[in-house]
Amino acid sequence: MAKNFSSREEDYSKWYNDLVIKAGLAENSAVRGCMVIKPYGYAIWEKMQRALDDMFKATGHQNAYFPLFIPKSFFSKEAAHVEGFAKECAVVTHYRLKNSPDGKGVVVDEEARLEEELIIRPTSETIIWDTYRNWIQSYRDLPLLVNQWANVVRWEMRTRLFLRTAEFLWQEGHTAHATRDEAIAETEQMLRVYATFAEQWMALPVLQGIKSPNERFAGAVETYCIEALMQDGKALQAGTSHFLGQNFARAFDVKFLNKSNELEHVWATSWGVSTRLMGALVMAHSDDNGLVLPPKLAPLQVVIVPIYKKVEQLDEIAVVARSIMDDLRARGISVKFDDDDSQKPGWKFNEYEFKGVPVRLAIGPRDIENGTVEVARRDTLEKEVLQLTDIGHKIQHLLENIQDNLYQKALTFRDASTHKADSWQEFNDILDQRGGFVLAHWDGSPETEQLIKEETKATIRLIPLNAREEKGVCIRTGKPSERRVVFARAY
RNA sequence: CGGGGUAUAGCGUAGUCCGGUUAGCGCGCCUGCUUUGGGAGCAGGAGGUCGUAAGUUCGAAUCUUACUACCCCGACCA
Repeated sequence: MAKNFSSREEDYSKWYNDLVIKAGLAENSAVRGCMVIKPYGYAIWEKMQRALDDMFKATGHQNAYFPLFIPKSFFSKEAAHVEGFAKECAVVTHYRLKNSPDGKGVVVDEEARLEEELIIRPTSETIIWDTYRNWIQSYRDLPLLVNQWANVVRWEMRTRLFLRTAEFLWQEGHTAHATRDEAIAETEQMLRVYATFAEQWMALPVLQGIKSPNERFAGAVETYCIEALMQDGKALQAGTSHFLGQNFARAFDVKFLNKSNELEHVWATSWGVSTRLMGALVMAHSDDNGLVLPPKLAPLQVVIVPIYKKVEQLDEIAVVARSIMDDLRARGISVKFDDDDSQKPGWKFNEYEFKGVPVRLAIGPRDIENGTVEVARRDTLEKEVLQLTDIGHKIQHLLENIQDNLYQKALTFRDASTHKADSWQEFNDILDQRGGFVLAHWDGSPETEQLIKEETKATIRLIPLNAREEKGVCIRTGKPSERRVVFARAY
């Protein structure tokens, strides 16, 4: 399965594509730009969902579900919003098919044209705010803290599995608040939730900050984001949290009576992460031997491979394996005993390695004799022989160790790939030779950002939260600047 | 959406330029025996309307046209 697998060095983007397909995470479908997420990939997504959903609930949010279709007229109510999404909307115009006159297949029934065309949601702000108008009358109805897990469609020109697909899965939180400060606090809180999830579950260090006006969400007052660095030195936006001000409340006429009996527009936020995180996970940790998954998100955390010649030996091994499995499962660790006789151990070693299973145990006749087990860890590919005594505890500890190691490794890589640039020459050299994050001064104008993007393909990934004041001059124009911002070439 | 490329068995491919036996090979799959501490060996076997649709021709995987999908490079974007 892993034969003919490209290395990162040879062709990073082919490596990524091969890995996603050959490890059974996803594949392209019969529909252009849309992927099929396969069971192994979906199992990882389910673990992500579970962890995030628990964090949303713990911060007081509830799940709900809004329609896939949005009346076209809703879209035009918020000017910046329609401007941002109009070019990539799928539109439903008819509701019926009929047999083709020539008898071959079916055609759209032109008589069944919709009176008002429907947009397939690229995001749900409009339908949600149209709904919230009826839910909110008083300050007592606030805050309104709702999340939905859904699919959305953005008609992308060029797609890549998980990183950019026409249809993708995500969650979108939509909250309403009585005050500006409370809405901003919510926006920042959810950004921290995302950062915590990325770091503690995905073992992925992220920068936190706000987007420049050019990169801001269509309809937002401020867009906060977490940004991660991939192994090829390109940045990837891993999550966004938007302070929407009163833009959507005004567009959809959502008002509430405050304690002084005055009518006010509510303050809004929205925030989301998508199946794009799957792409980030793959690109952050995996190597030329295949996937490397952090234990907390691995569908299977431990696999036990028996090594035997005779059936009687397998029986002996199975007894030991079952006792290890009981121990691990009692600790909440997922484990599989692969006693499939149709594949040899060597084949299984490679297979589980390719699929990124964090820990592999091998038990053979020698181990039975000595009361030992061979333990192999996926992140470093190291093997050691351990006594069976207290094995559950040792493996639990090892899994925690792997989780930490992956994070540290990614953090070390990011730190080594982050550079300051103080001249235009230096800026270009870093981008061309090393990639990574470049900390540089910018004069704050959208025009300069656009110019830099056109000349270098690098964009401002974020302006760090609580950025240290540091006087300097813009890397491109030489105009004065108050602080450094983070540039990178990005996915 | 513009430029370039690709499409032959589950996967990878030969054959296409220059039309002509039964479309070949490797991996995988099925059966049997031997094997099993890093992708096993031998023997036998199954599996193809050559991406789709038209056209040219006595004859099309091969030539022509259109369409579809995927890959690379741009523009756009989570």
